[in-house]
Amino acid sequence: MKDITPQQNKVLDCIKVYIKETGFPPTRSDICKEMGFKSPNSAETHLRALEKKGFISIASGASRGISIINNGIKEEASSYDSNEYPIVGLVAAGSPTLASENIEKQVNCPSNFFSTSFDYFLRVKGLSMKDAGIMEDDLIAVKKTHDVRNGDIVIARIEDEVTVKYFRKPADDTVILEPANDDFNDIEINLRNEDFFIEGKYVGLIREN
Amino acid sequence: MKDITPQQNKVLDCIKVYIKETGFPPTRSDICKEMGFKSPNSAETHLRALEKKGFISIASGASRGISIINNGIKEEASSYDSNEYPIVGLVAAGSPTLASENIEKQVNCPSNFFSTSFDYFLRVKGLSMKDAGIMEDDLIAVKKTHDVRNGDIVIARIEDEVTVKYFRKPADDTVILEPANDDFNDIEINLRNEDFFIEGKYVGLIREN
DNA sequence: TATTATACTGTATGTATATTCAGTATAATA
DNA sequence: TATTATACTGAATATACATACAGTATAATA
Repeated sequence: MKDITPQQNKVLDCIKVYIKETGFPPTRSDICKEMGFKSPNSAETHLRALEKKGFISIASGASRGISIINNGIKEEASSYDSNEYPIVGLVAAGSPTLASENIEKQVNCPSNFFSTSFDYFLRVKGLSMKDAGIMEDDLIAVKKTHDVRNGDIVIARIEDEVTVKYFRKPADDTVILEPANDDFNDIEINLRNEDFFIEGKYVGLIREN
Repeated sequence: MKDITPQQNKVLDCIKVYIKETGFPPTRSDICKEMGFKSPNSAETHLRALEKKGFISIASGASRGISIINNGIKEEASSYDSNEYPIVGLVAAGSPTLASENIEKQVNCPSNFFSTSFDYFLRVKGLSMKDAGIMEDDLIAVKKTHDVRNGDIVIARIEDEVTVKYFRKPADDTVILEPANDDFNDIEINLRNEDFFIEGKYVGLIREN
């Protein structure tokens, strides 16, 4: 976004005040009254400059068709602690889950968004948890922990592969990972001779359409 | 504040949606387009009724001079997004969706959380959209709009009941709402003799475990 | 029963409003 | 030095828009 001039800033301010007071945007003439201009074209050129610089948008042909664009930083003090959370995509074999090459992007999300705190989002591949309402490309919020119980949905690593499944531990040396989809089979892991690791557990889900 | 009629409520809703989407209020003609009226006077009389009942104020002589009154306080017309979103729970028969008695609580969420902007969260009841990965008690982000297409998941009101389904419109006077669950049947609506209203469309989902 | 509120269509009109064109002047770039 | 951005005045105009007037029809009150 380009620099705004002091005069353009005054005009922008006066538009905001007008909206705040009346509930709808001003006409060119309204801006002139407020700013002391004698020609509607003075307002017009300022508006076009503000539009060009991305501070407002102007609907063509519509009266009062000005709307304020609010991208970037909001000066408004909203009192919640938000955080940047990484979205982890396809996990490369062998590399640690949160290595930068795995991070798709960072998203802003209030830290108390889910009742349980979490550490990152994982993008789901495949439909093995379909019946639990977890679909391809969904983002699941993962809390890094090893404390998981039977019936929890866990993010587990078997050898070099990361998977999301229901967790069950029928014996000390055995873990069973159960999909929520009849087309997939249970995975039984013998902890004595297989490389198995619990990355964390599923605490929430976000889907975008 | 006097009682609002269902039709007046639709008009009020359509004004709110217009403001949310454009950043400025609609003209009489805009309302006609959205509501399907053929005479600007249809919009005019509804506006005067809404003004009389205290839901809006109308600036005389000004184009688009409508502003929404909320608890006696004028609402700002702006595309500006607050980070507080209401969660709408079970919707009482006949009452407007966003009426305060329906709001479960307000949640903090970045306004650009989903690529499409949205207006509120709706808590899902039942499993009729199970195969689309929408489960009981999920929160779906709803964008208030009447612009829906075949295949969209919509939030619709039939008579006094609110439902979430796939939308299909095979003919001008017919709408079919399709569940994503074999245990449920399609709902066919005859627009001529049934009270049908599109509340909005599904743009995202949040689940807490 | 008469009256009022709701819910529309359809036409018409004055004016509110966006927008273009023609200038003037100054400061900042290239 | 020529060019572009800023910052205005002033006039003109097509059209976007509010709003009034004339109807029709139904349901709800008094």
